[in-house]
Amino acid sequence: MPRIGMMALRKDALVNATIGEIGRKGSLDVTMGQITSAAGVSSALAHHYFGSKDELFLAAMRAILSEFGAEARRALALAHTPRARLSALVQASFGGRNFQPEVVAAWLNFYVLAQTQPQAARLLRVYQQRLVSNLTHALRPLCAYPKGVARTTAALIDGVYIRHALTEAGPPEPFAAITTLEGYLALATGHSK
Amino acid sequence: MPRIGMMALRKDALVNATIGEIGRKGSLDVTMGQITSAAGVSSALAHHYFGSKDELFLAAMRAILSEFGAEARRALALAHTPRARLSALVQASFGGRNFQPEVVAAWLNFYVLAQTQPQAARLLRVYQQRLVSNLTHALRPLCAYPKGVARTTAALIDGVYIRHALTEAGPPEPFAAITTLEGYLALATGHSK
DNA sequence: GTTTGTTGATTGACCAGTCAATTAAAATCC
DNA sequence: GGATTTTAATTGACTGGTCAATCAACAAAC
Repeated sequence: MPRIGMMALRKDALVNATIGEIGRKGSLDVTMGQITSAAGVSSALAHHYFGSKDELFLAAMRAILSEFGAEARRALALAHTPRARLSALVQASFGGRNFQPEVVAAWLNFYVLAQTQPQAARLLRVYQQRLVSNLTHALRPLCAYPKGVARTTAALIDGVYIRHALTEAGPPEPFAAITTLEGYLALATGHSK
Repeated sequence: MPRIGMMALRKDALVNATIGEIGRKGSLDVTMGQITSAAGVSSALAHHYFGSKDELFLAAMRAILSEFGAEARRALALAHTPRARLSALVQASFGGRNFQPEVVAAWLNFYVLAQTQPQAARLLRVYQQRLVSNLTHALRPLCAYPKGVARTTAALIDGVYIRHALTEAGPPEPFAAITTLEGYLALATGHSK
């Protein structure tokens, strides 16, 4: 039943299924068959639209990254002081879909993928640079060494993220994560939220 | 040429080859063939000694964890004040073989393994609890909320670790990592090193 | 009748784990 | 001390299964 415009729909479904299956399984060892049947299509279709498994993985990664970027921009737009911008970035990291267990698990696996796939490494680096740069900008009026604090903050976000991925099966518990980050930021800037 | 006592030798070689290959490839997608030929034996031998690939992976993980534990104990024994004990734990995390690129990469992959392998998850949890407990103990006389600071410190260590795994191919650069951690600890305890 | 969407069947490669067989050291016996 | 029996160490060859990727073909909209 080829209605036109299926392409976008199917691509979306496949990307979501990819994130979902990687998250569910907690590993990149997911077969095209598992992904495609989760998306309700044949495995041949995924190859038709994406060309290869690697491309599909990269598309999934891009989806997560751009969703995070969108959330960050949304939160930043509502914040009108540097201190509020900091909290907005933290909120974006641990809020919404970014902190859903499947997304966290997928995220961790993309870190691993980045060790082999140059493209994945590039994507991750772009995300990291953007985060550090946003943090630095917000921190500049708040402390003496904004860049160092920004880097520490970014590392702390990753660390909390990855630890969350491990404390298995718990429902998303953003509160503790945000508290940890806010605690550090209060210390580093001398300004509480 | 069956001299007796080969077992220990071969097991060691296989475990080291496992860490090396996982680190080199940056992924758990390593075949028994690759590992065993790196160790200079046939693939059948690995099965003979370890029974399965999973067991071999777990043995490799245990090796890394226990090496870290040993280094931590060594460093702690030389430290006689709480503040020095903190620095000792940081030093152990980023010093010696624990910060060799291949070990860092293997470590990251064991995090992923822990999402599927219950045994791997248990090992990792034990390590984490021990680290947090050690940190908490050292922090108790130094700040008001030792447990919270300990947890943050542990997360920060992981975050710095994982970020190091990504900035590809660089030689181990423990100095920056340690500086980051010491910076946070100075902030949190009010005591510089 | 051409484009778009879709699939079942197939292929070619790869790989974990098994097994039967081989070697030679070590232990036991005479 | 020589013969023989046990036992540790080791491997090549094989198997059963899995999976990514391909392709030829079909269906329906336009």
